[in-house]
Amino acid sequence: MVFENIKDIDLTHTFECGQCFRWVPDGPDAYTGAAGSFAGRVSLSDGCLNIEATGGDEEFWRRYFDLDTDYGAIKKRLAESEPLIKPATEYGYGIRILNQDPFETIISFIISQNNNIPRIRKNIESLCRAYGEPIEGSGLYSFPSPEALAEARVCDLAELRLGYRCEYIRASAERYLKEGCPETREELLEFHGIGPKVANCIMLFGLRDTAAFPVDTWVKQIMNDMYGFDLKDTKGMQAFAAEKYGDLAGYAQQYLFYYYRDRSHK
DNA sequence: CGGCAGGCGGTTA
DNA sequence: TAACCGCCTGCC
Repeated sequence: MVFENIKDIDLTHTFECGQCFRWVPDGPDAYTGAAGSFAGRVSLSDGCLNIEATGGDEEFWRRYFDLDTDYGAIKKRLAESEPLIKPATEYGYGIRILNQDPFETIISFIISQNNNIPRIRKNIESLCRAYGEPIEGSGLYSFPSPEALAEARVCDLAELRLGYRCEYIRASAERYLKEGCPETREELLEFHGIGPKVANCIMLFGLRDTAAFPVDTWVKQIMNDMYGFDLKDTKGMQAFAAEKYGDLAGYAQQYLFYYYRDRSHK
């Protein structure tokens, strides 16, 4: 399917800004990967977003790529409320915050704790291969269901090299099944293995709370560099983001994160 | 070998 | 409630 005349989108910005782990580059302006139980190849040409997917209707992909949100207006509002963020919004001009499946987001960000991105990706693919279903014609696997992970044995999960996160994963899947999908930050924090940072990531990426402002080691460094916050003053950073960016704090976090992490790699 | 990576849970003062 | 510590693993 094709979505025409899409502005403010760049696949590298969107897939490499730290919000998802299952998409890999596949040619210029193209990525291949999976979202939930669908696989696909996505490419961008002349303002058209082309999606060749194994499933999912137009509404699904429109929502996944957040095509109904006006990112031009968001960048403008952010730069007006805080001029220091403008270079970051220009650098990552094509970031879009994906609407990802809540359960997939919960497990993915539990895995992300005290971990590095290459290994997070590897762990998630292992988990999908072991507990997901093959997605026909793609060579990929769906993200595992809550049922599949709740029934998993911790020692089997350990073979996937998930480390001490194994028990968090199993217990969280069980709780999700029993209690239903969490809807608030407080409910997320009751999950074993979900703390303040991971909860904010899930709120932002899985539950569409764009006011959520995940403070990770990168954001701490950024807030220290830009505003002189003490590296331990997470609460101060949260309060600053809420006051300065309000409902757009989540977008601000993504622009800042991508800008600074990318530059530090050069 | 120690340090570290997109933290968290548990213990202690 | 703030400070500290250990933690699976893999790569430096």
